Amino acid sequence: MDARYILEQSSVGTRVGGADFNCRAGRSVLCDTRVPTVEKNGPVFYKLVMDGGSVPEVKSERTSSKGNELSPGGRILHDVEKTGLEDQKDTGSSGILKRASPTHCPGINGQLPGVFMHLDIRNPGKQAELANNLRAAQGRIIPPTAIQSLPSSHIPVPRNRKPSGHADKEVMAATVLTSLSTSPLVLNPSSAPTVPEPASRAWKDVLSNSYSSSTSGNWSWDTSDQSVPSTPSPPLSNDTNKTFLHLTQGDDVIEDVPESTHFMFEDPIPRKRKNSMKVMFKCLWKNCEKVLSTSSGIQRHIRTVHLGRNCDSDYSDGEEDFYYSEIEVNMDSLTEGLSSLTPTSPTTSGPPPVFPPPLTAVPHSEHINMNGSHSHAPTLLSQSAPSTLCHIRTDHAYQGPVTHVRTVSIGEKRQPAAITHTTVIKNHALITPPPKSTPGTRKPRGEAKKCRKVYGMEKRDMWCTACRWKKACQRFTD
DNA sequence: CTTGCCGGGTT
DNA sequence: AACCCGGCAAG
Repeated sequence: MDARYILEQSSVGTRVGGADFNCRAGRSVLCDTRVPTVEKNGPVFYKLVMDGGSVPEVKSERTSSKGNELSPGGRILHDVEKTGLEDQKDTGSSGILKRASPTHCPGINGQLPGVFMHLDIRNPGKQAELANNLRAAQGRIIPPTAIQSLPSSHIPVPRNRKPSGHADKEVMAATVLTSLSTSPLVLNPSSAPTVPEPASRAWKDVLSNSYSSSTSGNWSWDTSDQSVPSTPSPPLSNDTNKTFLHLTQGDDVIEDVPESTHFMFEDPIPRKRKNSMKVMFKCLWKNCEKVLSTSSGIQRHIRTVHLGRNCDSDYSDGEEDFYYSEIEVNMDSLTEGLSSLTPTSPTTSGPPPVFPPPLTAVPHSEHINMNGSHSHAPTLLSQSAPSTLCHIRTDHAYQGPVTHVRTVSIGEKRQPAAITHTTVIKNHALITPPPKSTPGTRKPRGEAKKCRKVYGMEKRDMWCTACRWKKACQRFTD
């Protein structure tokens, strides 16, 4: 798997989508359960279980980790996980999220070899960096000193970067946009969102950090006292590289990039991962799971198919925007998931429109190794811990299924439907008055059975007067 | 659909 | 105030 995705996606928040998902619904679902499996005198395998599965399953996955104690890094991830689970719980009623929460993931229990990541424990510097990245990924406020404390030599400025292709630009543009939209909140809360400079720096940081993790491939984890200077790690051993190479072959297949191995051995050019996150556009029209790779395509689809407009006409009043959401698909995970399920190689062409609807009702049997984050609850908390590989952004509140958050305190007023966080992010999202938003004084329905239920209509005379008057029951209060 | 109950009407 | 009920929202 790829650290970059975790970090990158996490840093841009969720949302969702949302989310959620979350989506909003770009709810988030989270769901990477990381179980570091430490072998004696051996490499540390870090199991990324990309699971948007149910809470119990996730929990059981974590608790069934052969009793391994979590490293400090693991604890961090645990926090992420916890938050993510809460997000998931909050978004449990989200249709998108539900569909994005497959309960059977190929990665569970290590059934998918491709999800193992080799971690190099020899480099504490990387450990610190990773830890910081993870904190950043959770949207925690990182003291500038903490960031600056990283040796500059650890900032892997990509060398010899070649002009990237169209897909790269798309991904980059999407990354920039998403980072610009969210980074000030997540990474630098004090920055005014309108000031582009911090934001751009933020996404640059995100990218560079991401590259640092993905290119060397030798993450470190603080598993023991490794008195090794925090200098850039030497290239991995051949065995390690073989392992890593083996695990990433699927990516090369889909990326259709001839060069495949050099960066893993010596050249830190972050070639491999840059294509992995593909921005897709998913039609949110009811019962339509159309996913297209371009916004214009999805708009055309919506315009013609759902809005019944002339396909020849380019006229657009922007209404289409409300019917699709932008999702980011981890092509690596997707590919790995697919390759693990089917003996045949996936097509080498770009993201086909036929790829399994990532966030929709995916049958368990064809669940792809991917996470959906929807976390459509736009709270900072939910944004802060996306830790997902598929970032979903549901752009419009009314599209996101309403999450009913159980009231905790008595008398707490019911909140209107959660607003997908990207409603804030997207400019074109009109600032509309909150829909209907009833006065909010209505009491939440109580759990207890009332007189009507207890006694029935036959014994209506046994009801309390309030019940008889169709008022709030006074006998069986909550 | 049932259930709970708010809001408002009538006595 | 006591009583009744239309209608809404949640499940």
